[in-house]
Amino acid sequence: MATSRIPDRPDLVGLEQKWDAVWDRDGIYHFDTTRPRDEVFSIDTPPPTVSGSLHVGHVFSYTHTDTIARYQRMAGCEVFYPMGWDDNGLPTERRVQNYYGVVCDPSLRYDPDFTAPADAGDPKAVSKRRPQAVSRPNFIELCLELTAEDEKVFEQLFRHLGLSVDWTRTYTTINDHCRRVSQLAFLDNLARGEAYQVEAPSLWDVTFQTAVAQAELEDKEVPGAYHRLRFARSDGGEEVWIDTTRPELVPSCVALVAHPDDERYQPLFDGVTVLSPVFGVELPVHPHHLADPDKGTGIAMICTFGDTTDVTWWRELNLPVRTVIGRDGRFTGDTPEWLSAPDAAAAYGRLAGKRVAQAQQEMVQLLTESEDLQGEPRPITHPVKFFEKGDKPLEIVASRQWYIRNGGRDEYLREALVARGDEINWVPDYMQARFTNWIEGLNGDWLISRQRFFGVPLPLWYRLDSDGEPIWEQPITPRHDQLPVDPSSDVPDGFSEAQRDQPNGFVGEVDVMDTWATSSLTPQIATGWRTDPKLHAATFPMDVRPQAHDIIRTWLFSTVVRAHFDAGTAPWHNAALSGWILDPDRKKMSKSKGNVVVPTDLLEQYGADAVRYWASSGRPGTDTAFDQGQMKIGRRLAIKLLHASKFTLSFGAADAADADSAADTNDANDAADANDAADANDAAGAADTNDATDAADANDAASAADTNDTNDANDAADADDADSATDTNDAAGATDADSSDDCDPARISEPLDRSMLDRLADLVDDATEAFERFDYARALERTEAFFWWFTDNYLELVKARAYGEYGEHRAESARHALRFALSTMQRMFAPFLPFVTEEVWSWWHEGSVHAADWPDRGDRSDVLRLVADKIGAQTSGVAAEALSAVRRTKSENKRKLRTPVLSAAFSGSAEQLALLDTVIDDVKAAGVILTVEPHTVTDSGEISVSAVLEPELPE
RNA sequence: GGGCGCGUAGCUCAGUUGGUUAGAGCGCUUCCCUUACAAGGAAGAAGUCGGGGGUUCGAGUCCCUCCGCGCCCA
Repeated sequence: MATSRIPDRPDLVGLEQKWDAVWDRDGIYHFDTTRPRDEVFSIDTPPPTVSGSLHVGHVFSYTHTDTIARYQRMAGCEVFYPMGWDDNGLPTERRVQNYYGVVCDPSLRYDPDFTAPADAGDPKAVSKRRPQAVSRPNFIELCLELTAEDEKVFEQLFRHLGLSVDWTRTYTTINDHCRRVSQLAFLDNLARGEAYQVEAPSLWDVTFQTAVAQAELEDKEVPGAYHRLRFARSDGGEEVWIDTTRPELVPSCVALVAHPDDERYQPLFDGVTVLSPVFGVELPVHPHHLADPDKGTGIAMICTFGDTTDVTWWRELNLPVRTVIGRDGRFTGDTPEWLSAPDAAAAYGRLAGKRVAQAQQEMVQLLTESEDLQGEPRPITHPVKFFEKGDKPLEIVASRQWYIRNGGRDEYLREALVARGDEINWVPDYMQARFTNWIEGLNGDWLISRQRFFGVPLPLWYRLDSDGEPIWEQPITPRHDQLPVDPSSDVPDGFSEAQRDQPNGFVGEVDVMDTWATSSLTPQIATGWRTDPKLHAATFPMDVRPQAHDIIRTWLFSTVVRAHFDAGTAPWHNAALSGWILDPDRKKMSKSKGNVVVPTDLLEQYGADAVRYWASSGRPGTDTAFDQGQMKIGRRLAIKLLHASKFTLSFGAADAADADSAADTNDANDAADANDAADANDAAGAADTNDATDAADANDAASAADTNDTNDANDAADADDADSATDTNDAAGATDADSSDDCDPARISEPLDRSMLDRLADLVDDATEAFERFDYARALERTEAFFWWFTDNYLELVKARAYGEYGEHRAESARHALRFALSTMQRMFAPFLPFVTEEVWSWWHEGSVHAADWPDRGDRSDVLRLVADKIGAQTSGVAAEALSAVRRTKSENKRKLRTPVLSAAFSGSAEQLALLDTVIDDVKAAGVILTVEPHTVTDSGEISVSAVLEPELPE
């Protein structure tokens, strides 16, 4: 035992930098690509948006995943833990525009000599000039340049937090690899008929000038007003009054609609037509069950398109399209042909070119003039659909868009996707309902085309006819070896650049894909789909997708869709949903609310282990309050672990004879232990078990050694022979060294020690089972509870005996038990407190605790069982209770705990007292009891003591 | 309006298939510098388990209902 490695005053300062560097140097998180699928645990890490900043929510959920990763690694799996950065999409686009003062123009060609504007990064200078137009490929280059900087900051923070990510495996969602995968997957979807284009009404954001998907909608309550409008009957019958919040859409009205059972309007369903106010357009009246008899007058106008219900009516009632609002959110300048009557045209002329809000005012004026408006508009608030990132209500416009089937229009596909959910183990399980409900509520396919520039382009061109009009039905696709392509600058086979935009030539698709169309492929991107078949086979379907529950409908669902089409399987075996961080007022933390906490400050103030401790206390799927108090406790726990480790190791090595040189002892111990085992009563069992384990571990050892060889080769330049030699030894004998350096079960003879290990065995079972269920929080809670019991009770009880007060033989039992328990606890805390556990582990081991076996593996668990078979947990419980009773007496008498007890008489059940006798020496020592009087049997079920304390000395 | 979750000590939360007297930490009170740790330790007080009803020998736990909070959707 190299006690010199233990600092005099153990401290948390500097541990994070120190161990991050060592882990990096030794490559302990590097993925070993030679391991077969069943030994691999692969993680589909969520790529954070790098244009934003990391907040405590990230720290929270990424820590959860890391605890699982670290557990799986110790449990014998080769962990595949890559990290992606999501730099694809609107946020990055805007950041790059503002930073460099540029604007993307997809019609421009790539400029190889382009350099960023000189004033880039100077917001004042940039804002004073006009943005410079750049081609899409040049724009992407700028994005890559800027996000590369952001990614460094993110990686630094995640390293500080101690994520055991393989930092040699990172990807960015806009890089060549991701664009290639994204385009390839799309082309596959297209070839199989899962992707299609259609001219159809789609939700349109006038600010961002792009179509948006159902998953990106957000209902917002906004003020509006009911306007009651008159529709005259063509046959001169009684006029019809309807209520609408959008009177400006009267020119696009195509019909009226009422509920089929609504008696008031039955007479109108029989071919009666009405005339729209102001414009006098003749319109039919239809029955439809979606018309709400209780809303307004019970009869409504159908416009193309005012809301999504209009789309349903339009589709199901086969109505014409009469669009008046353009993609810019303004009423079209030309008078529509259905309004060509002179009066109608004149009225429409007053609306043309206006934005929606102005047009509404003008329309109300028109209706007032024609006396078709009854009374004053009645203000209401009602839910209106918005793009989640937008601040103007969505319009619905007809346009050509690309879709991927997602079950929204196909019952069989819907059922197949719902069934994929059954292949996934949901943590917590009720989250599956959100997935199922979302699919069952879909009402259209997934719109993936976006009219933006920064994103993965749809890899398509279109032929132009002799008039220069695109032939949409015949898209030209690239060869797979051309990917990634940018149709705005790349040229399809069989054409030349000169034919671009020319009659009989071609035109490039200008739309890009929705960011979810790329991020839905993270399993394919990370696992080397179509690029690294061996890696893919070893890692897909992935073991777990960790993510927040609010994006089940987007990220999780779309990933399932892609894997369903591409692989015919669910993309993962497990989905672990994390909750949110709530601020102390129980509000969700988000940037817009301005209540975010910057994690770097927390890491500085409390240390990474403490922050991780807080994060790990948040159970899967449960929203958790931000609580700095928990971080203080985590910090205290880490410090306690330092002191408890130091104290435990201070009793000397398990084998006292070789006490002073641990590194040398390891090898010797193996031999010595074999002898001891042979001598021991349970020799046969113990020896058999060990042999079996050794044989089984041969494979492990071999691959461990391989890994190290690789590392050594990498580090050859600065390698230090002594270190690599030691590493190799450890790796080769990993399992043997792990157990024999802390404990020989045959020497643990004392009831107290054996009983403590029995509790420990229960703990290991409990925590292991919890981890297997992804319940890291329970594993931590149990481990922590045991640890405090261990320090508060066991350490106190065993202290005197371990010092040798009852002879060397009984001291040996304590030392072996202490070391075994310490080793076990250090391993069990390792997933949560990676830095401090590595520090205390390094005091008495070579190699990393994070590469050590989880305590239920190999012969470690056999040692525990061996001991546990012979005694129960109750013995140590009785000892602790008796000690507690003595402490209580002293505390109640306001005396020091070291006050000697002249005599103590215990009472309790006969069973308890019998157990107490087996540990009475330990209790006497810890309680400073000089004489124990005969016990008294009671039926209270509790141990109590009647103690005579040493009289207080008069001052 | 539909789906899901939550409601347990002043605060943050455990409580596994129903089973003795409902637990932990923080906070609070008292005591103790004790030779691992005072950034510590020992002990103590504190809950009608949201309300009501039901099933059961037995309910924090299962069922019904109501109230409140949150999320997703319509």
